[in-house]
Amino acid sequence: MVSTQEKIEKDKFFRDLYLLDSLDDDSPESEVETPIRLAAKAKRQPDQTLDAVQHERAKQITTRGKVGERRPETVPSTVSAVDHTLKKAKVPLPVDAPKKKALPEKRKRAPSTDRELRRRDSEPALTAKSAPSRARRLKTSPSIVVDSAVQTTKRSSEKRKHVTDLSNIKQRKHQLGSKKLPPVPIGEQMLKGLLFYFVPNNDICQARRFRIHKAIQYGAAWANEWCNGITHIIVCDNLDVHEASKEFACKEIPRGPTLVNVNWLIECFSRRAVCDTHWNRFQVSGSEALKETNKEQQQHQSKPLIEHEDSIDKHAVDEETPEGLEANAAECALLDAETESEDELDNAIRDVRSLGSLSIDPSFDDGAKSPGDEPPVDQEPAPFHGDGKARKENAGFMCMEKHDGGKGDNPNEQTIVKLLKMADYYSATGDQWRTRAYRQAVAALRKERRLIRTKQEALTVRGIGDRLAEKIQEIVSIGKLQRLDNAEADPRDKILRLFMGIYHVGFPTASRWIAEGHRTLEDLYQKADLNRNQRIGIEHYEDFQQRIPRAEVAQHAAIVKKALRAADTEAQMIIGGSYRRGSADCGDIDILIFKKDAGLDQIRALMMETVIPELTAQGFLKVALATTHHQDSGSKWHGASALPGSKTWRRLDLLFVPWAELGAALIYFTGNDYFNRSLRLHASRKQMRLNQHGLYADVMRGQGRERITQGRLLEGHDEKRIFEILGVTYRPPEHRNP
DNA sequence: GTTCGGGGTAT
DNA sequence: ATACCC
DNA sequence: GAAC
Ligand SMILES: O=c1ccn([C@H]2C[C@H](O)[C@@H](COP(=O)(O)OP(=O)(O)OP(=O)(O)O)O2)c(=O)[nH]1
Ligand SMILES: [Mg+2]
Repeated sequence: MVSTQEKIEKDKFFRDLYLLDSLDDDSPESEVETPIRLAAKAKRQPDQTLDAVQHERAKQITTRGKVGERRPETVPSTVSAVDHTLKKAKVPLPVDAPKKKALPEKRKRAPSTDRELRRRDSEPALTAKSAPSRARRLKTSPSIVVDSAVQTTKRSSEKRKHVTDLSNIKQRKHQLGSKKLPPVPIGEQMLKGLLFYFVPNNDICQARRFRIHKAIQYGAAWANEWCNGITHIIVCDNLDVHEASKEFACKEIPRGPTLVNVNWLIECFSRRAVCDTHWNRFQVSGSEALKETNKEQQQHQSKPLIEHEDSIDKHAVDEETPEGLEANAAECALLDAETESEDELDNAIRDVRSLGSLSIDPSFDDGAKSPGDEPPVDQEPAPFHGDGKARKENAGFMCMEKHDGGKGDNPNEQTIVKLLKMADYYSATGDQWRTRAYRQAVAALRKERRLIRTKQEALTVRGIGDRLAEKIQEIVSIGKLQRLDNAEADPRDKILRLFMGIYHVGFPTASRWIAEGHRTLEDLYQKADLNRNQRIGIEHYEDFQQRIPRAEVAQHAAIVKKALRAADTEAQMIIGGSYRRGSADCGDIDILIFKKDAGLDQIRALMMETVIPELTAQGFLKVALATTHHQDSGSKWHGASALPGSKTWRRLDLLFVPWAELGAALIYFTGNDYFNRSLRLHASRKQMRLNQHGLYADVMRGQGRERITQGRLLEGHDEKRIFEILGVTYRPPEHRNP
């Protein structure tokens, strides 16, 4: 049932997508013609529809799991849905009112949307990967948009958030009105000499105002009212020709100026060049060739948190005096970097010193991963029923429980694997919340020690509702999930996943590229417009896709440590991320850099002025992917490194941490992501706020959860103390793998 | 019907 | 403001 | 997709 329906929708989506690209590219493309492309072409022929929108979806995939890694086989995801929804949405489009925000963008990005737009089922699929954290990429983002009509509609319903409603609260904060763009870049005024007339011709909507200003920055002129010399009529809000014509006194769109939709302008911005206006994606709905519109949207989003039940009230485990804490912290540094993994690091250091050989003993998986170790149960407080009240308050927080990644024996393993695949599938679909729900269900299942076989049994587990319960029953009874198989069988999503696997490429960008006709990494490298990070991402696609053996992480850390100590003998570091959680392999190398009693400025200066230049000179650091250029702000260096003699680049993240914020930074950088979200949500429910700098109290939130007050710092230096204040039993890093 | 973490950088 | 990332 |  569902599947059939889904399939239909999915097929429609792709059909439209391909049609779009066939229209779009008229150009000669290319040389490549992969089988996929050919297939697509064949498909397209039949009809053409198109619309301005494209389907775009939203979000991203799973995370880091990058596609390649396990093979992405699956999934098509893309879009989906929503056709119907979209269509109808159009209705409301009032011509006159400039809606607030909505913009008509074209295909690509429009801010809109958010959350719930989507409809119910969609189709994409994803692959799987199961790692626990893969879902991160989705966070919040908005994605595409499509027709603004839809968006508009939705938005209005959105209430307070004006604007986009991204799930990110913070984004809402900035209201944009005040921001002014920096003056024009240099010779980048590619729009110089052009005179634009917008429809609707006003700057009431923030998005439109923003674009108008941006166009001006790039050299264009804006005609407040109709006049001679207008070179382009830019139609926003996804208005169609008929609607747009009402904006003119004569009720007709003047001939002469080129008529395009906002997508054209957006693309000009992104390409920094005046694009050809003839593409279908730039045409206004209803104008000649185009007819129909489809749209889609989606969302995207990101990670969820987890939650569970358990109640626990608080108690903190040990208490530590300040000194103890400091000592502890210092010790930790050593421990983590040295003691804890002493062997590893020592070996690594030795190796590095001697030659950089890698052998070593990569062993140690000791920690958490190995299958035997996790004792089950344990738990701290009594899990169940506590007093109703305590239970209620803490219900559902994964951070309250031990999550060691489930060591081997879970009877629900099969179910878990399938559900994780579904989570991945949805992440590619752009539905961050659905992804979060699946992940939470998985976390809940991992704690179960009995096999959940029927829907009834499943429903008793917190985090599993009706729909997941049915799916679980299906998995247990027939051993598979029809929906997942459908998704995985569809090869079309592979390209999307391939593209999203590129570092710094998310759902909106991957979708756009597909719509533009790109089908392989070579296409992208040669023809797409890539930013610097994306170019590096493609050049090192394989490198960044691979997981890094734990022993190698230690070797990279040893090199950093050596340079750090050479610069300042008192500086310290701790390897965080999945390494600290005991993983046998890591997606990247995460290191916290700090020094007793030192502030951020001191650490930053040490790193930016001495250590990093030195490591770069050595040839260890290869490129900086994201670093602050401002010297007075910024707390991290994100780039790539490679061991001497190795050609494989690894992503390296260095976090500069003030001594006073070490505990909060450790929590943040140790993760995993869902654990952090769970802990932070828990804090916010207690009127507190937890971030990488510390735990704050008395945070006042206005409507919409928007923070009004920063709050009063409760603790930042001591990791255990933060747990204690939050009333969460301390969990060692190995148990933070929800 | 609302909420689902909080923040950084690059463009 | 958006996109992508931690 | 689930909880409230
Ligand atoms: O969306 C995210 C991603 C990461 N983090 C934190 C937790 C995480 O542990 C740390 C380092 O990020 P990274 O991406 O390196 O994750 P990881 O947990 O180290 O996993 P991996 O093995 O993929 O590196 O940053 C978040 O808070 N939110
Ligand atoms: Mg990591």
